[in-house]
Amino acid sequence: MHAAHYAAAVQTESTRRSLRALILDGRYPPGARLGEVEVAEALGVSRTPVREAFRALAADGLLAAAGRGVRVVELSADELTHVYRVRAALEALTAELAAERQRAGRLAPAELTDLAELADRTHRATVERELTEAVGLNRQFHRRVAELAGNPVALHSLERLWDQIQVSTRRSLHAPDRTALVDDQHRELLAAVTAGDPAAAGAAARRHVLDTCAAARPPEKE
Amino acid sequence: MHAAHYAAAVQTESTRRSLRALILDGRYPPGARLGEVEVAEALGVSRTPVREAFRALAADGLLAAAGRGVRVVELSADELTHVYRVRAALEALTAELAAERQRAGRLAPAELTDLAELADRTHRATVERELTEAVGLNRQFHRRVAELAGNPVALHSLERLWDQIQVSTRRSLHAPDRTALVDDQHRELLAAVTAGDPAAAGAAARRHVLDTCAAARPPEKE
DNA sequence: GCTGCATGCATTGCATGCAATGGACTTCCG
DNA sequence: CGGAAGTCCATTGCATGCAATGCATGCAGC
Repeated sequence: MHAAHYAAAVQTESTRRSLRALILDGRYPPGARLGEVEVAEALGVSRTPVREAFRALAADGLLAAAGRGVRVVELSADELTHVYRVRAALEALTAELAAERQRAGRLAPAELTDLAELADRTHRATVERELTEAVGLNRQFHRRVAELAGNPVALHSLERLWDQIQVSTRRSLHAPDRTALVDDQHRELLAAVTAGDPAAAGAAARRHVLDTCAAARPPEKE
Repeated sequence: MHAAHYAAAVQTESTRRSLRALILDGRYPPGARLGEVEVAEALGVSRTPVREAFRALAADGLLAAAGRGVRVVELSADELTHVYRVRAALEALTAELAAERQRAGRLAPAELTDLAELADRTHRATVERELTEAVGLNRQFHRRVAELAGNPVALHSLERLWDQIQVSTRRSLHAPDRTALVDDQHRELLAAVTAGDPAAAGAAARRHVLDTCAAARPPEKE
């Protein structure tokens, strides 16, 4: 920790990013307990920035205080459903807003082209069973829609929810026969936004998210 | 800060709460710059817990990094509108969920009675120009609805939004002739929830929030 | 008189020491 | 042999020291 005197600044932010990436990658799995010293040594910084990164990630819903210390969130099925419900509401909002902006002529055609391309690539990656990439592309697709909505508050809230979902559904990376359905729903959303139809876009987004929620739920108790 | 060895624990959390209260009360007005040492001395703790409280409140959207140090958020009219849009979406969700639970018979009658009483008290305080109390009661009313929804994720997100709005609209504490309208809309929401009508409840909540947003906007540029 | 720069200062970011807390392990008693 | 209590240790929470950074102030030059 003496050799690192170059990066004299923002250790704390860099630590936060690294830690977030490790958690999203599953290197620190849900429920894993994290120690300050352990992480500090792994990242080559002192305990102070680690401590602050812990707090920041806890506020983002990726870490949870666990008595003495902190652990990676481990959402129960019910909690995950709650997250999905909120996500559905927010993605419905962003889809509506994006469609409104399209109707108002405030979206550049290139932006919609990009979105379409993301849908393509997501579908392709899924078909080819490139699951990790597919997850990333899928998230990009949804993020792009939220960006088109032009509401930073909604986008930020969604990033948090996506993070939580990504962590909690990491181990069940099934690409079932929902593949075709997912693609259809992406197309439907894309079409509604392109058509500048807020109601349709919102409905499509909400349905898509809720379907995803249903698919993510454990085998059910049937 | 040697005399404070009694409260040997959770300074950090206590600091966060105190600071949040001070900001919501307007003691630290929007845009005010906060120094670690200043706050540390004011609260009788060292800089470390203050630092962590700063981070936590920044994550909650109450503080914003301002180059060297931190300042109380000061939302522009546009940003505030974005916040209100998200709030409208989330309150529509919670109203729907609350109504669903009512329909499913999962709400105790006493809970709805409480809600009605909160609406009463809010209206009364507003009429009597007890603005500070009215703001608090109004928030309690909305929070109660969110609690009835039974979705902790939505509730938590809303708490953050309410905080931001409360800070940013503090100085314009006008109780215009919206008084009657606000009360009407509260009643409407309450009635829809009581009737177990999710669609009506959601619509009422959304409209109410968006109306509040319109009223909160500066004189407009007409 | 104004602008640009240099210097000094206030303030933060990070590291580390110290004390307290909580948990785990061991041991003793029933 | 099982359970409960005591003790020990790992780990965190908080305080503070030190170095670096950015800002303001003042001076000099144009």
